Amino acid sequence: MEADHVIRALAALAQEHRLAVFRLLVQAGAEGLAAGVLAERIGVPPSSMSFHLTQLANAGLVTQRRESRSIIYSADYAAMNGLMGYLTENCCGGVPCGDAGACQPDPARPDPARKANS
Amino acid sequence: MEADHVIRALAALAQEHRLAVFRLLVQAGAEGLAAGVLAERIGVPPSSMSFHLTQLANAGLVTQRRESRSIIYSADYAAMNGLMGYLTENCCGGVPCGDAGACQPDPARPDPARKANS
DNA sequence: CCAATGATTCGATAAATATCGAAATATCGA
DNA sequence: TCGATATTTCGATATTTATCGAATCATTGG
Repeated sequence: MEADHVIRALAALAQEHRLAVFRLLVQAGAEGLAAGVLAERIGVPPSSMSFHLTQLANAGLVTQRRESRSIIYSADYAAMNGLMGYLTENCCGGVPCGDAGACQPDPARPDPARKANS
Repeated sequence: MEADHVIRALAALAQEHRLAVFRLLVQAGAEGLAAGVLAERIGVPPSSMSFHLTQLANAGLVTQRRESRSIIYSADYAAMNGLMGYLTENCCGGVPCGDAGACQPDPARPDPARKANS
């Protein structure tokens, strides 16, 4: 992962609402969440959420797919993995994590249908 | 680590010059580097470097100490560690890393295959 | 004390970001 | 086709960020 790409990913996560969105998407796993659901859970108007989702997508951290009228966003674990790899390698003294530290689609989350905003 | 703190740390690293500075400081280890040296290496005027160093310090990612006329900046590995921990915990599906992934002062690149602490 | 050195603060300015309502664009069900 | 639903795009605006030279503050050596 290149520095320029890393910077865009960091900038995408360096915002209250976007970080919250990404956390929700990580919890949601491959199933993902619709833009409107995210807007409601985070508490911002749809147009604002659309702006933030564009930023996240532009940084490569999320993917989108259309499902009927909704557009479903999902976290891109590979991208997050790449970001973590860069930070570990370049900003942590190069102490890696073996192979156990890979970002994965939520190993301990049985039911993503439960809403959990705190 | 609180979300608000995490966001400031992410924002601090989400800038070309500051990311470069932090990488230099990680490489430099506990010895650190003077503000002027950083300004020269990165290629920005001292006042601009001071601005960026303030951002990094404000985010808790670097510490400073005066040494004669110079002010020496060092990477705060614990803070970076906290950031990585938060991201792993909240943005990576909660796949932890044991203690092997801790950020450390770059002791000349140790064996990458090193597993959990013995 | 004074001049030199290293760093920060202070303007002032250009650029990027975040916000949100209104309008436009898809999709579906009937 | 029509109306309802879901999302994005478009303006317009307020805020934050990045930049840099000039001035200021702190430290050292003579």
